[in-house]
Parts: sequence; structure tokens; C-alpha cells
Amino acid sequence: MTGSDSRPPTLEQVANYAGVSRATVSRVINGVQTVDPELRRTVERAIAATGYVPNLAARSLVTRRTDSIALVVSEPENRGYETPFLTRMFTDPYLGRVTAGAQEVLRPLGIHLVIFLADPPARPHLLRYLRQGHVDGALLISSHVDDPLPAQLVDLGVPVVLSCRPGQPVNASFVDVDQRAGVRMAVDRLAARGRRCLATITGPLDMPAAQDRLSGFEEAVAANGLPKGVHVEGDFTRGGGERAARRLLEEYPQVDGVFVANDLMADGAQRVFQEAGRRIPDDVAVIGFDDSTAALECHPPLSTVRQPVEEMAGEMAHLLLTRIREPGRSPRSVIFNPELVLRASA
Amino acid sequence: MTGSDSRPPTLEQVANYAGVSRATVSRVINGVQTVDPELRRTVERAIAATGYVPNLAARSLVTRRTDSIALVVSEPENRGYETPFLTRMFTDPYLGRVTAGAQEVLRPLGIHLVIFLADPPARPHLLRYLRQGHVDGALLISSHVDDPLPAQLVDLGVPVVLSCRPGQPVNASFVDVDQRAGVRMAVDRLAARGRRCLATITGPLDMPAAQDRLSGFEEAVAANGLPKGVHVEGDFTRGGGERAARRLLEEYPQVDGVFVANDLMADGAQRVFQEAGRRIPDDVAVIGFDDSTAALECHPPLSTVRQPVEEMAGEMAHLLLTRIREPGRSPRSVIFNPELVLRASA
DNA sequence: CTGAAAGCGCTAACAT
DNA sequence: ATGTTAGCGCTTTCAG
Repeated sequence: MTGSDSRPPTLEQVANYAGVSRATVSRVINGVQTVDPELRRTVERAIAATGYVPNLAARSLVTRRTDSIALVVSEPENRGYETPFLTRMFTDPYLGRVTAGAQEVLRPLGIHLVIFLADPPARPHLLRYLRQGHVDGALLISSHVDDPLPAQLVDLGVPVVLSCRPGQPVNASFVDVDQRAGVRMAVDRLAARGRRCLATITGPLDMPAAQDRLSGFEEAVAANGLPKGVHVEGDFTRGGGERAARRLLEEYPQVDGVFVANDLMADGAQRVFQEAGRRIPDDVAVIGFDDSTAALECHPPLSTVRQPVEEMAGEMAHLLLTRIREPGRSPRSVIFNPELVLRASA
Repeated sequence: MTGSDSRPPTLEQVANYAGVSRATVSRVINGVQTVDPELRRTVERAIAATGYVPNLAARSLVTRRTDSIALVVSEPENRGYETPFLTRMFTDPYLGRVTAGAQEVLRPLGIHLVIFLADPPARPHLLRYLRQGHVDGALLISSHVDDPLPAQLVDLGVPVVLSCRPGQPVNASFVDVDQRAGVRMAVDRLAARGRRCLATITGPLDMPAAQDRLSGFEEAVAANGLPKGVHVEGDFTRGGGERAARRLLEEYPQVDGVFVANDLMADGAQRVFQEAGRRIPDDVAVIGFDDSTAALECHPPLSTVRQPVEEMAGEMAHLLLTRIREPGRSPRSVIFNPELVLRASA
């Protein structure tokens, strides 16, 4: 018969089975080196025979570790985006890349990664979850300027690392890409191809990343000696990119080059430009940001500013691990360099 | 100063502070009714004053519950999909709907939901995670016929509920939509609009859901007295839909109606049909499956078979909770009715 | 190198 | 209605 015998085997049972003390079994399990090889083998057999698995609660009651960390995706409030939070999260390839990058460093260390989605109603839950000690720390993807979560977690003493420059200064490490440098590459490229009427479709301007990309755009346009560009605000979704592109075409029909603050919106925008009869890149050149999978699915394939998201997530994981191990150490931020990836759209 | 004082307050400290016994504090925390209201207030003040939060490890060591459950998304092996697992998961709105539906029933109960993505390398981790008792049970999204995970979890005694009919029979509850009935509605509609040359773009045929939709299609075509339809296999992604549509156009240029096994592929397919100069729905009528957000973002908006995914996920949560509470009870499956949603594409 | 024993923080009988 | 007490299963000194 399979299934749950009344209760899983305990350390004690394994010890009895092997004819040793609990301490010895514990040592074997935890890979302590000072155990007689002979005994170790006996114990290992006993473990296999009983199908023993350590009880997390008991263990972490004493070690105060759970060997798992949370990837928390936060959204401070519902500001009437067209697309609800969860749909957005599960529609943007970005999160998948973050997960992959973090897994890569955590997995070899035997540390579990779980994902926690924290829209406003989930907020109290998240706080409880973290304080109760389900995990040892959190990678926090928080993209809004006024998200109180980063500060709250820091105040709570939860080890945390942020995915980008926080809106308000917070005493925590973060990882980011050099946004302005990335945008600069995009605009320089547009200019080099002879585009003079530039515009940008931004992300939600209550996100630091969106702000950085917009101001980077304006700087770069000026640096190229071009007329001040136009901007319309989007929401980082494909649909939002379409809406923004329509507005852009109305407000600034002579546009011939556009920097779109992420690939998903660029995809939507390209569709709209084409439906309006503009050829890409001949009539309008388009450059996105992220180099996500969406960039390849675009028609035509999208030139874009590559963010090394996986690497960045891996670095977040490292920073978090050292923060957990050495709570005293002061926070650091790591900035990555972007890269321009040229395809057909510009 | 904020941050982690050496250690968080314990029950004992709260009890001392309030001048009562640990048991009383415990009762207040757990909402036991038989506590003098006066005392209760004293205790509550003490809790607030000390900033006490129960220690999960200690509690679940004795209760054997964690009040959290995992949403596990499983992929048995990498069968050379174009798109990697994590990207697929974070690109398809389906998962967001599942999460939302499950949250809705779990949240009021104070139960946490964490997401665990289990591609092949993560598999051993998942097993450990579950056996260690990080969670009380799992909602398992497993869509491949030969995924061993459902059976493994059942054998391990982990309470589990499946998101659709398992490939091999497994002693666990599951929730599904009546796939054939849904496809039937779609095909009937196509036939009613006078389409005679039908085709379908399927999901990966190693998924039960894809199989059901294909055989449902064939049955429905026959039932409508139409010539045997054509099918090409897709992979449930937007890009896969495009590739499949291209093949379809080559193999069966006279096609005038197509049932696409999910909305994401339908979106891709529509793009390809249009690029090939076919008008939708006049030259080719298209019906998708899911009624996900992608259906609304399509051009033209997609007629589709609606699956009540949120409700289904809620039901999964209920089934899991009763399975956790009454491990003895025998599994049940709940089948939901689909619904045809008519928009512009057919 | 191994065993004995204490204790992590909490809940749940049991006694009062 | 409240307090006392005995563990839950594990790690970790401390002896030996």
C-alpha cells in the first residue's frame, strides 16, 4: 500500500534502525565530516530503508533557517491599468527570465525559490508570510516609486534585495541596469539612421525605470542635436503599446523614429504603425528595450536594448545570500551594462 | 533604531508582559472563544506592544500544518519546444487566471499560496520541498500525458489536486472543462456560418487537453456532415500558432474555417492569415479556446470557447482543502461547462 | 568520533 | 476560564 502511513519516520527511528544515536544520524544528514565512514554507510542505509526526510519545522525551529527564499512581485496599488496585475505578470516574459536567473544560482545550493505575487489584497498575507519565517529572505521585484513594501520589509528586518533602483532611498541592496546608457544607444542609432522626428512610448511614469528611460531619451535627443522629442505614456503591456502608438500617430504624424520603453509595447506599436500603412523601418524605425522573447516574435524582428536580466537576477540572489549570512554588512548596488541588439526594425 | 533585534519576541515574553500564562496568549492568538474579554484585551495590548508574531516553525512542529499551499506548474521534460518552459509560463495568461481563482478562495481563509515552477532540473527540489512539509498540499498544473509527477506526489502522500484529466489514471481529484463539448460548439458555429473546409491547429499532442480537443474536433466535423478536417500541431504559444498557420496554408490552401486549440496560437494564426492576404472572418473564420485576455487583444477580436478558469481554480482549492482536512475521503472530479463567446473572428 | 541531554517556541491535553 | 505540563523532531553543546 502506498500513501501516508500515519506519520513519516523521524530521526529517532532512523537512529534505532541503524543502532546509533540521533546525533550521529543528524551528523550524517548534515554532511558533518567527522563521522566514521563505516557508520556513515550504515546510517545511509537506514535512511534509505526508512524513507526518512528531515522535518522542516523541527529543523528550522533550531537552525532558524528554511533554505528557501521568495521571489516577491509587488504592485503597490491598482491604478486602473487596463490589464489586471496577475495577467500582466503572466504575460510579460520578464518574470520568467528573472526566475530562471535566480534559480540558476540558488538550485546548486539546495535553496528553494518560491514565487509570491503581492497585489494590494495580498499585501497583509505577504507580510505575515515573511515575518512568520516561511523563507529566509526575499528578492523583491518592486517597480513603483511609491511602493512602501521595500521600506516595510527592511524595517521588519527581512533580508531583501531589490530588482531596481527604489523610488525612495531604502537601506537595501539593489541591482539595476544603466538605463540612461541603454536609451542613449537606442537614440544614437536612430539618429545615425537619419531620423529627425523622434518620439518615445514610455512605461508608467510612476516607475523609476520608466522615468529613467524617459529622461535618458530626452538627454540623448538633445545630445544628438535633434528637435525635442515627443512622448506618450504606456503601461508596459502589448495592448498599452497599441493605444500609445495610436495616440502618437495622431499627435505627431511626422514621427520617423521611436524608442519604446519595452519590447512588449514595441510589438503592439509596430502592429499599429503597420495597420496605419507605415513601413518599418523605412517610414518609422522602432527600437525596444529588454531584448525579451517578444523582440523575436515581432514583425519585423525588433532592434532593442538588451538587459542581462538573467545575470541580474543571479546577482540579486548572491547579494541576498550574503545579506542572510552576514546581516551586518552594508548594502551595495550593482549596475549592469546594457547592449544594443540590432535586428530589422531600426 | 529599526531592524532585527537579536531575536523576535516569543509567546513566553508576551505572556510575562501581560502577566498571564503562555496558554492564554496562545488562545487569544488562535481565536479560542473561551477567554475572558478583559484578559483578551490585556493580551492583545501586550502583543501589540511587543510586536509579537508567532513562529511558524514552532507552531507547525506541533500542528503539522503550515497554512500555505503550493501552486506547482510542472513540465515533465524538455521536448524541444521553441520557447523554454519559464518563458512559456510567463507568457500565457492562463496561469495568472489560475492564480487569481485560487487566491480568491484561499485568501479569506488566511492560507498562503506560493508558486513553484517545476521544470526537469527543479524536480528533485520540488519533491524535497513538498516532503519537508513547507506546504500542506499542492495544486498541480500538469498537462503532459506522461508526467510522472502526479503519481509521485500521490505516492508520497502529499495532498494534491490536478488541473485537468491526468494522462494516466491517478488516485487524486481533478478539475477539468468539458473539452469535447467546447470544441463541438466551435465547430457547430463554423458550420452554421457555412464553412466547409475546416481545419484545426492543435496543442502539443502529448497533452491530454490537446488530444481531447483534437478528437472533439474530428467528432464534431463528422457530426456536421462535413469533409474530414485537417490538423496541424502547434505548441500553445503565439509563435507556434504562426508556424502552424503557415504550414496549414501550404497544406490546405482552401481552408475557410479553423478551430485553434488556444487563444494565444489563434492570435499568431490570425496574423499569418492576414499577412497572406486572407480576410478574417470573410475568407477564413477563426475560433480559439480559453477566452483569455489574448482573445481581446487579437485583430479582429477572437471568437472563442470560454473556460471558466478562475472558477475551476477556486474549485481546485476547495477540493485540496477538504483533501487536507479529510485525507480519507475518496477523490472526486469536477467538470465545468464551456461557453461559446462570439466576437468578430467567426 | 560518538552519545546524552538540553532546548528551540509553540499547542493541546489535563488539571484546577 | 486559566494555568501547568508534556511533548512536536531536530540540532548542538558538552562529556566521554
